[in-house]
Amino acid sequence: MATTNIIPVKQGKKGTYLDLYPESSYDPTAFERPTYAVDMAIFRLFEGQLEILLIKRGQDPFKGRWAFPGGFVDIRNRECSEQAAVRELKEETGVADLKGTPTQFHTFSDANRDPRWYNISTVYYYLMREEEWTRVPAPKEGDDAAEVRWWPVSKITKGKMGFDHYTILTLLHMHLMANAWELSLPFKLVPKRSVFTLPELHEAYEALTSAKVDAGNFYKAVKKRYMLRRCGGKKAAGGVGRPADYYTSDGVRDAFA
Amino acid sequence: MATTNIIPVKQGKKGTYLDLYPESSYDPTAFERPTYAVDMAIFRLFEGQLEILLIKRGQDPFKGRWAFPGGFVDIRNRECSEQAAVRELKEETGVADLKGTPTQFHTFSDANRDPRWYNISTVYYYLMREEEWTRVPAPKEGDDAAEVRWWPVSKITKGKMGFDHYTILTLLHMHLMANAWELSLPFKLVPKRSVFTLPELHEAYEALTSAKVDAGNFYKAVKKRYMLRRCGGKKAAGGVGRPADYYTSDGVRDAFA
DNA sequence: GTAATAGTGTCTGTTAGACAGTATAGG
DNA sequence: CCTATACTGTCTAACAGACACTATTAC
Repeated sequence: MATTNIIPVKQGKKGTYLDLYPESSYDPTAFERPTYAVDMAIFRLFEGQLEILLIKRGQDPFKGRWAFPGGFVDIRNRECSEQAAVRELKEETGVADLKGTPTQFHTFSDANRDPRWYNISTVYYYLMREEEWTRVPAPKEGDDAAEVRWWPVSKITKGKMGFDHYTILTLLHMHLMANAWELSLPFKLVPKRSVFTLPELHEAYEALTSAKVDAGNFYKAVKKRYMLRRCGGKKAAGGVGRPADYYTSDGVRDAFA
Repeated sequence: MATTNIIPVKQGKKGTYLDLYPESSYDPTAFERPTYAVDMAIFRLFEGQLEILLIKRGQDPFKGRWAFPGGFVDIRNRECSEQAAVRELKEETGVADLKGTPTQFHTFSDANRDPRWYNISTVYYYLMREEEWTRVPAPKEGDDAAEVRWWPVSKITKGKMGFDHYTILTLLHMHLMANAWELSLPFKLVPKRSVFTLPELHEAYEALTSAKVDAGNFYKAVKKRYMLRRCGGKKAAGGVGRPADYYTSDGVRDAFA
């Protein structure tokens, strides 16, 4: 048996991969292979602020610092990176059954991004709706021992995170700010998928962009752009002031999954 | 010596990576590692058409089909993926000394994208200016034996390309069409970096978006948005009709590198 | 002069933003 | 009534697109 541990695709049929293409002029074992990891950046909207789900590292390197949920892709079982991101999220935070698919942001491959060995990471992000929060531990104020918690993005500093995750978070946050409108991101933060209120969308937009936007103008713009239609009912009272109407978006209902 | 061939970062100092973190609860060698490759999509504007630089595969799999230049990242020498994309481009096509940096598009990690083993690829793209074409063989009509040549993007069909490269090209082409204006892509296709004419930009824009755009309106828009300034001189005569003025963009001169 | 390409002016409908005004809830 | 929040109307300046018009070259 070769010393390689690369898995041949058709192992039972033709033998190891070297047998499959004996005339291949190059041999993948001649190249070192990196470890391949994924990171998952889960965002939510909480009390008007954009928050991110982080885990506290229990061991070196960067013991005690915070990091994205993530881990190695299970190559042996032919897992793709997106599946790995979902699986690692569940294993490390208990969050399962995402309603939509995470979006690939970028792949980081600097040789020194992990102090131990050459590791590359593909970073995914996902904007989580309120009804998906259930499995995530609530943040406890001042409880540093919590291993998993939401952090307001605005409160995270460079020294708080391990590896290059602060840099990644900054790049990702800039991406969200710049593309909130084009990528329809407010819809992905708002509860109940296709039924929502205009103030909810407005709050999500402001949280994503860190900018103040005139509510009335925003309502008009979003109604026109997404062909929103009032769908009956009002947000249950209890708050102060006039309750908001519910809206739906027929045409692009599934585009916000 | 361990059976792993992962390179410890501080080899001479403390030994192998396992010695560095003996209490680590996880061991990267417990995970299979993928081969890690890059693909480079080089575009140019030629006779009003968007073209891409492809190589013809000389061996299986997909012998005789066309593919992006690319290859394995040299992990052993701590090369990052962007460096690898530039190096492989040079090795496979002779194109060297890119004036700007390639842009990362996406990382593909489906287990079956390479029929031989689990391979992931990070795809980069680069829009090439006319003065960088010199090392690239000119296309020969009907010469199927050429190993490296430019192909008009519009003439590429699914069966012509190997691996999943046609899918990748389609996704990438859609990305370029959708973001030509926002990403200032026409500037990256146009000769001489910061000195250009408005018709050149217009032609580049139409080639990128596959759409007809009123030239006059485009001139006005681009001059305003990029604060273009007429910088003297006119395009050398020889063509028919009025020669175009040269423009420059002070404020964002280096943004188009 | 004509032909061809480069660039400007003008008109019109749309949009973005500021901000005033109206609507509907609780108290 | 009041306050607070949810909208809607109105005005204006900017913008986009259609298209007519002028400008500069070759011949």
